[in-house]
Amino acid sequence: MPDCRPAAIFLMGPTAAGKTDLAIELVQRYPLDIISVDSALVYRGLDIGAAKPGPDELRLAPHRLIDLCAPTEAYSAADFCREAAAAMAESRAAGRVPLLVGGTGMYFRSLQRGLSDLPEADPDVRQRLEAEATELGWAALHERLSRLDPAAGARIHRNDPQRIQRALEVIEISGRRLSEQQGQRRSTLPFRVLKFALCPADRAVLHERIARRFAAMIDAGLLAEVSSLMRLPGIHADLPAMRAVGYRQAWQHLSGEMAGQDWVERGVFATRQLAKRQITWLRSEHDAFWRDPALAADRADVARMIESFCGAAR
RNA sequence: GGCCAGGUAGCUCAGUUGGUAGAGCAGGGGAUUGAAAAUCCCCGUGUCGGGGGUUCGAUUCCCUCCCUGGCCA
Repeated sequence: MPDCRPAAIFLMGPTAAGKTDLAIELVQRYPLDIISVDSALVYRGLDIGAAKPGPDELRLAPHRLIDLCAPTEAYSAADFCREAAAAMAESRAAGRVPLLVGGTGMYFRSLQRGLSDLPEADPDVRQRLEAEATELGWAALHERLSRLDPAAGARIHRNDPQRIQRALEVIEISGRRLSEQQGQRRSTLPFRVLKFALCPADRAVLHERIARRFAAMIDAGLLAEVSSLMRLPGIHADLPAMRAVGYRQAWQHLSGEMAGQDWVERGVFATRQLAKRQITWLRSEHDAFWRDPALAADRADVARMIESFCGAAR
């Protein structure tokens, strides 16, 4: 039985693998609409350090879902799912094919499998839990979680404050256990998807690209970018945007927490660690085709596969 | 050339009163449901600079050589 759903393409890959260049190449050849899947590109003002495509590239290849909110705000996977689904529907309605490009594994996963119907984050609740943790310690809150929702308590590690906080938040707002609500995902994506895992076969090659690109970001004015972000009213180091790789280290340097050039090395380390985690997400995508965007043969192969996928019988 | 301090994991170092060694960082693997570029879990055999000696046994003590840094000439 043929799959009648419309086509969509995922270009997934770790930072610095060369996803954006490939996407720009593809979008000039085929009727594709680029939709960014990146938790850092959604923030305005995060340009150099987030490797956001520049004005020239964007003119050539418009990206949806970038510059959506201020760096003082918090964007979420749920926000992404909603907006990505809308953008994909629009693209399809225009008779084009959505090309989802990015490195945020959780966004891809949530988009494809849906999220459970959980309450959204509540800053007041979080702040109160934070205060309680300062007073009682996260161990006490983990014990409370284990009492209120044993399954979640067992699943969430006692040293993982972020997830302990979220689980307690969900219980407090909804009055129901997190674990029983996470069972059913809300929806699945009404598209048939061709997935690529874009990554060099050799980790050392990626490490080399990461080091070079971080140095290039510094030359391009990363510190100036961060110091101007630091002047925004309401900005602080705990915001998601300021915890992003590169931004966090630059912030520490500029605020005097890290003197000298250590922050550069730390930034490179953090980027490599990010890439490793991104690759872990990729390996769990069992139906993805692994290609190296630095290889001309692989790029041609990707183009060929996209062509036949989009032309395939509906 | 002489004196001193070092040479232990990829890096910075700890340690073994003689029984072949362990932290942090780096690195690797994994988890991942409204912060996810986040948050967390797991993983440590390395001629203990080379050679020789003493010893049942030396990375540890002794001798010697090499290397690095400092001071003196």
